[in-house]
Amino acid sequence: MIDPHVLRDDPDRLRDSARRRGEDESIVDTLIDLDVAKRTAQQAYDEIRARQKALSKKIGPLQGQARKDPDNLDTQRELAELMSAAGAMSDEVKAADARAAGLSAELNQAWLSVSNVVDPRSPVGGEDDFVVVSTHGQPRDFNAEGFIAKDHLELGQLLGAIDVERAAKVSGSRFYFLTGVGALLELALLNLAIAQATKHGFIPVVPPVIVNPQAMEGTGFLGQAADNVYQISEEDSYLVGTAEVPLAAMHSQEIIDAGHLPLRYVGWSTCFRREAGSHGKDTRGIIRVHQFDKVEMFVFTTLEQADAEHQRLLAWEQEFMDTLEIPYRVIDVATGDLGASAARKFDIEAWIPTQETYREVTSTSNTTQFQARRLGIRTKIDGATTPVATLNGTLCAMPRMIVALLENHQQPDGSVEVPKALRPYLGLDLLPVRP
RNA sequence: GGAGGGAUGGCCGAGCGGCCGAAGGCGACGGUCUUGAAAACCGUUGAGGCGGUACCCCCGUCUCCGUGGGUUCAAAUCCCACUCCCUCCGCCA
Repeated sequence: MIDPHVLRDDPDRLRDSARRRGEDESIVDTLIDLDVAKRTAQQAYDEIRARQKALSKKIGPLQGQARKDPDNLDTQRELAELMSAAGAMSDEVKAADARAAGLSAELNQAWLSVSNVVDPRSPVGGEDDFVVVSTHGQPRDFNAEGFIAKDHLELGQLLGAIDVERAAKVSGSRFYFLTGVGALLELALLNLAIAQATKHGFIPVVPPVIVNPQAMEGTGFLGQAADNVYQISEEDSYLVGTAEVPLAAMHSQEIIDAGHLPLRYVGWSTCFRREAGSHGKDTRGIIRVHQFDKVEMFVFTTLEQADAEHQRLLAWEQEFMDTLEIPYRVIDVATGDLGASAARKFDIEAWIPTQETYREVTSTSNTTQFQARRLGIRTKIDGATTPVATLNGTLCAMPRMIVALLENHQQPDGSVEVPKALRPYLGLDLLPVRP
């Protein structure tokens, strides 16, 4: 949700944002019409309701009088007149109320379909129009080392770490078993990530992964992204695609003490994604799966601080990549690829040797006040209550991080060297090939 | 799954159908006192919409007492449904 005042004061900002996103800007005119109609109806209701209340207020005392002096016909008549006038007004009030409520619901519905106003710095365009911000680390030259890199699935099988065939038997395509060192690797990554986050003051959280429609709607995942959401129809609830959802909704309808901001959480949760519309993409291995675990940072802060916090989240993501000694680049995601709630988004893409390209492993978004408005999360600044800003950033999405780790640190025989920082958490310097 | 109890402002907690956006307390904020602080005393203190020509202030008005319906001239208060929480019993990670 966007500040409704923008609609009245500067509707061109909304049109401009929609255009940059490649979305239909005619929604702005619909909103303006609905906004005017709703306010008019609301004023009509307020006015008639005020008259009704004034009238009703007179009835009580008059009834008292009538009881004390039952023979006074003037009082009786006056009372009867008031009652019938108020009775007639009652229907009018109900009608006016229904009109205003209907328009208000319609307006809200329209607002929900509007994506966040993009940051003017976000590059305009589609998925491929990102801007490379920086590149870090040096991809290995496997030719120079004298061997051909194996892909993560082959490595995973050699190590006894990844089993997709049996997962297909049990669950279908895009599922996997992590076994042996694969399972240990996930746990080690989890602990390393949580250790880094808590070191920086994040509060660790294990959130629920089944949420109600308000949480899903509030975080902006029931719009264009709805296709990718698993719905539990019997329960009218959803499986989350990221811990961002429960972490954001955790403080919905609350006023957070300004002294507690920035409020930083690091959540660990399973994530569920239908991956509808991605048939044929990344079908090999565990790059694109229906279920995975992820360590996610989530921050509540002020709008003024949001941009600086976004940079910090990116820096923490980079710190994690650096720790794991994986080459990567940072991209500024283009407007058409932001999703409904983000104003600006940076992705970290890890170098994947066998694909000879960079692939997304983490992502951080500044959703400004978009989610906070929908979820009713506010704070008090100088006596005024105002929506907070929310931001999120991936610290470690397990399957993709494991892919990057295996491929980048592999040895000629298929064993994998463990980055130093991970060794204490794993208890191994090398993932050995299974005999 | 069965039985009972509850949901009110930042928190606790009262509330007869009209005088209730709501007593009282706590907390917070401002002030008096004090070298400073504490204590004591005085005062202020919910959110949101719309309008009064503009952000804040101020004024008016409407909405909000778990959610949604209903009864009534009038609902925090009466009725119905739902959700959540608590206690007890049963079942079970």
